[in-house]
Amino acid sequence: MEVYVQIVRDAEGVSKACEALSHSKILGFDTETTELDPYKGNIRLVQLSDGKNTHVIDLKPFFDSESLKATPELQPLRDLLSAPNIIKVAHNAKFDAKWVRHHLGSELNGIFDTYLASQLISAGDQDRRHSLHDVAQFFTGIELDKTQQVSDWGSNDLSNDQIEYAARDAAVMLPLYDQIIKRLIKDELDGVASLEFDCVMPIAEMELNGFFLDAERWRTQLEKTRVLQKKAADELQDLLSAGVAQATLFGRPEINLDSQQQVMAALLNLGIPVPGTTRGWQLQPLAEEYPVIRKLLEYRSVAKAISSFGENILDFIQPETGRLHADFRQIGAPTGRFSCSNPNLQQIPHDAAYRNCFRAGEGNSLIVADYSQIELRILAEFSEDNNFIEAFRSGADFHTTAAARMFGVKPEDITSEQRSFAKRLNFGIVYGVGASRFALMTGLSQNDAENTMRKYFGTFSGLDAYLRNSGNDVIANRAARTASKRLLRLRFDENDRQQISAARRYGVNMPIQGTSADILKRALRLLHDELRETSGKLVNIVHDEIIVECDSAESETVRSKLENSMVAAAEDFIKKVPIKVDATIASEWAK
DNA sequence: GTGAAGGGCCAC
DNA sequence: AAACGTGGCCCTTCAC
Repeated sequence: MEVYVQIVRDAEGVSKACEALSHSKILGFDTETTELDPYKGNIRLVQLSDGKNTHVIDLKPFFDSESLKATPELQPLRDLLSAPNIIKVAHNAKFDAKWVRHHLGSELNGIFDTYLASQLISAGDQDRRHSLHDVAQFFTGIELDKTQQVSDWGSNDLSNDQIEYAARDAAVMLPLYDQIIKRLIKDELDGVASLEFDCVMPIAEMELNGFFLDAERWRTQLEKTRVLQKKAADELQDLLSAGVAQATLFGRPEINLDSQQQVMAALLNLGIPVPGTTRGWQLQPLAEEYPVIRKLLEYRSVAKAISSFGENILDFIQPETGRLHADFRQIGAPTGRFSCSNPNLQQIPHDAAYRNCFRAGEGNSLIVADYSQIELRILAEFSEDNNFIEAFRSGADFHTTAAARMFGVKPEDITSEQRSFAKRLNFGIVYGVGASRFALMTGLSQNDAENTMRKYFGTFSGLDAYLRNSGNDVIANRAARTASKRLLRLRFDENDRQQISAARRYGVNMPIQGTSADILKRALRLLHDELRETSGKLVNIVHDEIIVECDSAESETVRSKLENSMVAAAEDFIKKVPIKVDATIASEWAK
């Protein structure tokens, strides 16, 4: 691969380079930055390649070293990067988009992301790596030397090695694009690829926006939990050592309550028939009979609150903004779901004591919107079960309607217990629950659980047929797809019944969970375009929920834009079943 | 001391 | 009959 490098260091060079580049439909694109966090460092190089020439633009001369504000002379570059009709091929474009957004003040549009494309093509194969080095090697055979990646990009004079490295990373994007686009089309993944690419800019902005966490409230809540933990720990120690004779002589032998081994040994010592594991749902049936089990579960719950949702989350508050800027992985799971870390804003306890600490800034409001039972609606759409679809069309409470059909009584005569059975079954069905697990979670006998499930599938026979057929297809094709044609390939040993049933459950669940992810991603793009001229800023997403912060004066406008975007996105995929979105204006993240 | 694995539990 | 899907974070344990 020969690379013709042109270094640009002045305003005239920028406008000439951008003029020349603007005649291309597709450009290889990359940036080099002085840090990994756009709030901590600056963007140094922008590299753009049209396949013949690679322009390496040194931005150092264009930034005021004090304010880090770019000069107006970079306008041609902004125009080029934000032009949606000129494709920018980049690897992990979210990274570059954040720097361009924050330091150049421009959106990155026309994104083609080779990182996301590689993930889509690998279709859930966990063995495949997706670094630029590995992706370039896999699709083009080109071997990239990445040793300069971590070099000092802040120094006054960049070395020739650095310039060449920077240029090559942009230049390689074009041959890579040629190979990847062919493969996307062959695998019918070009549609879902567009869905993903359109979602990059919204996510980049969300990470820059951050989510405000009120540290004072958090600490107040934490203090209360600490008191509870101390009390629970004390009482649990007492109960666990009750059977030990020496306890009275030398005081209580201390047990490490966080050690499964020690806790399990102590429980056995008390003569409690603990199952193989001490997982909560396994212990639950024993809680009624043994106070020590109840106390253990109580202790676990507060201990979790202290460890996972304690002081540590406050360390993630960025001093520059006073907010949490978590990392979102756009294809975090093979189903297409997002994952989130540092901190994981998708696993904050539902309890208002925690969620109320996440609030809008001064003069702002939060708009909290979530899809109502989106996975069940997707299942209704896929199964084409008339009773299932009708239950949603009626607009009545879905779990009650399902219970009424199951138990053959009028909806108004459904008891809360019956509704609860239907509700837990509705959720379990999506994951492929079996009778024994259903029995365990409801307390029904195995026999009653089987009968209840039989009734359920008798009522929704179309659903039953769909789940069976879908499972058979998954095993026959060793693959599953969502509504956007996102692909998951399944690997299993056809002689291993456990592997087959696991693959079946996974493959049946994936199109449902994955279509929900498709819908959310579509919604994020529609929303991004709707919010551009408003004060609304995306601050968090949790699988079927979107949270936007905006000026309180604009909250009703933004609320309706958010609701409309979410409904419209779902209607792109779901045609037979009505979509319901609950969008509320609040000062805190609570429902 | 560090890192991986296993168990457990939070979210949807 | 057949162990309910996806993630991340915390803790302990154990190997190096």
